[in-house]
Amino acid sequence: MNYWLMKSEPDTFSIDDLANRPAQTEPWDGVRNYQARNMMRDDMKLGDLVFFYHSNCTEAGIVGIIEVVKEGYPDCSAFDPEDKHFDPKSDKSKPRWMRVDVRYVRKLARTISLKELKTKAELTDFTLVKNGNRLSIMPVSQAQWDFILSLE
DNA sequence: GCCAACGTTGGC
DNA sequence: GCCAACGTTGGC
Repeated sequence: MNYWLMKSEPDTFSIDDLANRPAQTEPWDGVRNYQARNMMRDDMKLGDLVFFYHSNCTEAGIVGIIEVVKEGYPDCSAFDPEDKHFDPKSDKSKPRWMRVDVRYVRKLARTISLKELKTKAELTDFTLVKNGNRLSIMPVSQAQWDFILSLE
């Protein structure tokens, strides 16, 4: 069982949006970064828990927990010319991009902000707090997971 | 809205 | 295979 963190802009798709979906489940599509793609394709397993992170907003931070309910499969939004994330180089016979499905688990009692996370000595090695890191999906160690939850 | 960081593209 | 140009991310 692994832990992860996934970023989303709340204006586009927030934790509340996920909670309001039928079955509280949604495909995590539109990721167009190879590192993130590889993690969804190879490493994210059924039942893995994920921190839901709000980026590019008033209070950037971790707002909830979600879970992987379907492992990596082709992201068909890449095939749709009308889609914002259309990629003409992704061929249906050899899809370039992958996605997983996630389900709402719960919101945190409070937002644990990026600002706060950056002050913690325990998290100096956490990818999220490294300057200039733009990865939208990243692994979280058991120790990091437990520590962050202890802040709640 | 600005801009630093960084990934990708493409000419050579 | 190098690297400049360009586009995107995301904090502020």
